[in-house]
Amino acid sequence: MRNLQDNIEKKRFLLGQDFFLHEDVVGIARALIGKYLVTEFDGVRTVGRIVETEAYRGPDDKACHAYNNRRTRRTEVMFGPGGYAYVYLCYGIHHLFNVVTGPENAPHAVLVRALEPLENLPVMLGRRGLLFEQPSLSNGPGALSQAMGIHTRHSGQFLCTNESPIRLEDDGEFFPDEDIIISARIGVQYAGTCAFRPWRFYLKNSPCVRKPKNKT
DNA sequence: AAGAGGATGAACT
DNA sequence: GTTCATCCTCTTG
Repeated sequence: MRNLQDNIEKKRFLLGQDFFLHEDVVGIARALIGKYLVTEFDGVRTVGRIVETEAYRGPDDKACHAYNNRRTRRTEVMFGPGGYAYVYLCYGIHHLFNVVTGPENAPHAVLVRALEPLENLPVMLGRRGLLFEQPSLSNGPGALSQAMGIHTRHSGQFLCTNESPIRLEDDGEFFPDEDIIISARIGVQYAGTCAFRPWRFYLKNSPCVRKPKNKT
């Protein structure tokens, strides 16, 4: 079992923009497992470890908002270079946080779907209206965005400086393939055969990933 | 100007 | 297992 206290002590380093500029959004989604999402708004800092992601790949992925190069005010940020936030409202209620990836005009993004909460749990609980720690604190994309204070107003925010109010960090820990489960993406059945693409990644054994039986 | 529907989560039975 | 809250974005006219 992972010891969260150990992780608090570990030195973490910013993920630079280079990390997000590659064409291979599926590979980036895989690589983001175990990285840290950090937010810092008005000096209030919260941190969680990413344990579930999904890749959405620009023009040829019917599940992606930028399918067929569909370009609207909402999706515009995906057409820029990687390293920016794409946050949109889902079902009128939930703010879903994505990291744009790829070079300019490759409208790809990685949806962050679950976190293990790590720092400043009281603030995260308060944002969620919860009284004590439980999986629903950050085990889904809408929940984690709320816990981290991420809002659609942050769409377009650059993520790759140490001053960014939202950023991603790495502590150097390596996650072997055997620790990571690959599956089809959630909630995209409207996307035809694209719905079967194995572009979802999650950390085996994490109590913060919903449903798909956490073994052990 | 209006209508449809969604990359979810919570609260039910 | 089911329902539904809730509102923005996009499409259509």
